[in-house]
Amino acid sequence: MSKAQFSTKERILDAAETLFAQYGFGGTSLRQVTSQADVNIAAVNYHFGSKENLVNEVFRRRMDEMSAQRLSRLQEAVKAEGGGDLDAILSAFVEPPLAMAQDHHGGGAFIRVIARAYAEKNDGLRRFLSEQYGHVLREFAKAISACMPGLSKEELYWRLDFLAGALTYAMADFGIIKRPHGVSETEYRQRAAQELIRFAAAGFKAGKIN
Amino acid sequence: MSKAQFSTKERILDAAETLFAQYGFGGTSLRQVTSQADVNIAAVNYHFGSKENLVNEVFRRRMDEMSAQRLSRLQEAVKAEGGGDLDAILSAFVEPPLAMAQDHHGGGAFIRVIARAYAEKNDGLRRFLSEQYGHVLREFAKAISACMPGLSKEELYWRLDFLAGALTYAMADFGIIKRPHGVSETEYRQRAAQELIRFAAAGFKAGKIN
DNA sequence: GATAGTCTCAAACAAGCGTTTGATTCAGCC
DNA sequence: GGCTGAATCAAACGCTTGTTTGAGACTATC
Repeated sequence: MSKAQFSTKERILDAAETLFAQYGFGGTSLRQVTSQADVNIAAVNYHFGSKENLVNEVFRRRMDEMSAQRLSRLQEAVKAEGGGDLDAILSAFVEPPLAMAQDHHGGGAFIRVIARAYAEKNDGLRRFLSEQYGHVLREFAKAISACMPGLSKEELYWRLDFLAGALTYAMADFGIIKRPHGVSETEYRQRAAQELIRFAAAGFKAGKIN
Repeated sequence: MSKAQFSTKERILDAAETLFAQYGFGGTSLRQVTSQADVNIAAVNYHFGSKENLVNEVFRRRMDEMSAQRLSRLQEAVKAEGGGDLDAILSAFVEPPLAMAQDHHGGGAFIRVIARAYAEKNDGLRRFLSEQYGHVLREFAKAISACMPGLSKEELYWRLDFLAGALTYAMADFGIIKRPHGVSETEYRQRAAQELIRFAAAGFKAGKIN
C-alpha cells in the first residue's frame, strides 16, 4: 500500500519530516525514522549518506518551494501596487509557510521543523539556511524599505526579525493559543495569518516619536 | 578557585545553564556538564536525581526570579498610570528577561534556554512552564485588556503570542541581526527592547478596520 | 578517637546511537 | 541462461548516553 505507492527515499523524507518536527533533529533517531517509513535502517545511509545530509534534504525539499512562492508573491505585490502596499508584502511573506503548513499531510510539520532549526543552534544548518535562502529575506527588506522611506535600515532589520519570530513561534503552536474544537485547521491558520499581518503592519508603521 | 567559591550544586546548575543554552537539553550530555563544572559525573544524580530534574531546576532558579520581576514591574506600571499605559506594561514584560540576559555571566544564556524549551516540544517541560508561570501571562493579558477596551479576547491572545515569539526569537539571537563590533552587549539589548516595545505597542494598537 | 552522615570518586552497567558490513534479492540487458 | 548493478536485509561495529555501584574521604558530634 503505502509501501508500493512511494519510493523508499520519499518515505524516509516524509517520516523524517514528521519526526523531526515532533522530536527535533537530535531527538529523533534513525531507527525511529526507518521504522515509521517501514524501511531497513541501512537505507538512510545508502540513500542519503548520513543523518546530517538527511536533515539538509528534508529542508531543501520544502524550502525551495516556499522561497519560490514567497518571491513570486512578492513580485506580484510590488508590481500590482506599483512599488508597495505593505499589507500585500507582508502577506507574501507570511502566507506561503502557512499554506505549506496546511497542505502537506495536514500536519504543519515542516513549519515546526523550521522553528527547530533556529532553536537548535546547529551552526552547519544555520549557515546552510542563510546561504541558500538569505537572498529571499533581502528581497523583502528591499521591498518594504521602498514602500516605507522613513524607516532606517536598522529599524527595518529589527522589525523583520520580530516578524520572523512572531511567525515562527505562532505558526509552530508554541504559544498559549490552542485551536478551538469547532474551528478547522485551515480556518485557524488563516485567522493566524490575518492577525499577524495586521499586527506586523501596524508595527512596521510605528512612528519614530512614540 | 572556582571550585572553592561555589557549591557543587551551584556549579552544576551554572554549567548546565550555559551548555543547555548552547547545545539544547538533548544535545548536552551530563559528561559535558560535569566536566565543565569540574565535578564527578555521579554528582548530578546524587544532587538532582536525574537529568530531567536537573533541567527543571535550571529553569526554576531563573524563572521564579524573572516572573517576580515581571509582576512587580507590572504592578508599578498599573499603579502609576492608574490602570494603564501600554508602553509601560510592555516594558514590564520585555525588560526583565532582557536584564537577566545581561546580568548572568554576561552570556544571555538563560534566555536562549527558554527559547529552546519552547522549541523542543518536551511536553513535560512545557506543562511545567504553563502550570508554574501561566498566571504571569494571564496577569499581563488582564492589564493590557484593561487599557485597551476595544480589543477582543481573541485578538489580545494572538498579539500576546506574537509578542512572546518576537521577544524569544530576537533575544535569543536567532535572527539576522548581528551585534556590531562597536556596540556593547548592554547597549545592544537595550536597543532591542526599545525597538521591540515600539513595534509591539503599535501592533497592539492596530485598529480593526485596516 | 570512634561513629555517623554527607559527599566524592573511579569504574562499570545496560541501552541506544549512527554507521558499516557482506550476503541476498531482483530487475533489466547482452 | 548468465551477468551486472541497484536495492534491501539482518547483523554487527565502536561509541556515547544516563544511571548505578561500592569503596573511600571528609566533617561534625559525642
